[in-house]
Amino acid sequence: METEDRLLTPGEVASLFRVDPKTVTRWAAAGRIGSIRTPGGHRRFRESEVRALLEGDPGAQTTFESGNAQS
Amino acid sequence: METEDRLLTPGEVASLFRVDPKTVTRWAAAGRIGSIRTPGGHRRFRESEVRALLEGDPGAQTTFESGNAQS
DNA sequence: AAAGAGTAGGGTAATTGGGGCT
DNA sequence: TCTGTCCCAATTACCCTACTCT
Repeated sequence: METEDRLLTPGEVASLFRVDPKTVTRWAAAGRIGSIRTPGGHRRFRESEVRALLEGDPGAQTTFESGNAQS
Repeated sequence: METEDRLLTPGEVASLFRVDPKTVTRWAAAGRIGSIRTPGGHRRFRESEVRALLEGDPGAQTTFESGNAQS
């Protein structure tokens, strides 16, 4: 269920992942992350998708988390 | 609400622990430390978790606090 | 219209991932 | 069992200039 369609800039996503903005652009170019293009050619990313990617690596996490709300 | 932890690179964590970056990677692979993967496959670590481990705080979720000292 | 910040694009060096071995 | 070092392939970071957005 889509909650928000908030769009993030490459710089925002880069800060979230602790990577270079260029790297985020590369992800979009490689189709690893959905991106929306402005008429000027700049990219925007959906926060919901970025959040999902930031959740981490299921299967290598520490212990069991408390029952948290599902996405 | 998740805390916006700063993410650290394997090299940074390795410097903090005075070990080889490869060792940090193995900790993550073994599930002994939480890790977040970038779409490219590289790992990022939460500074808060790393700090907790550095302080030797058993309160952290490591599930590995045994006095099992043997080779 | 002008200026500043951010972004796109290309190219090159450094880091990282994975497996195997000492 | 755990860590460090070797290999190679992939990913990422920093350099530059030009264009876009506010």
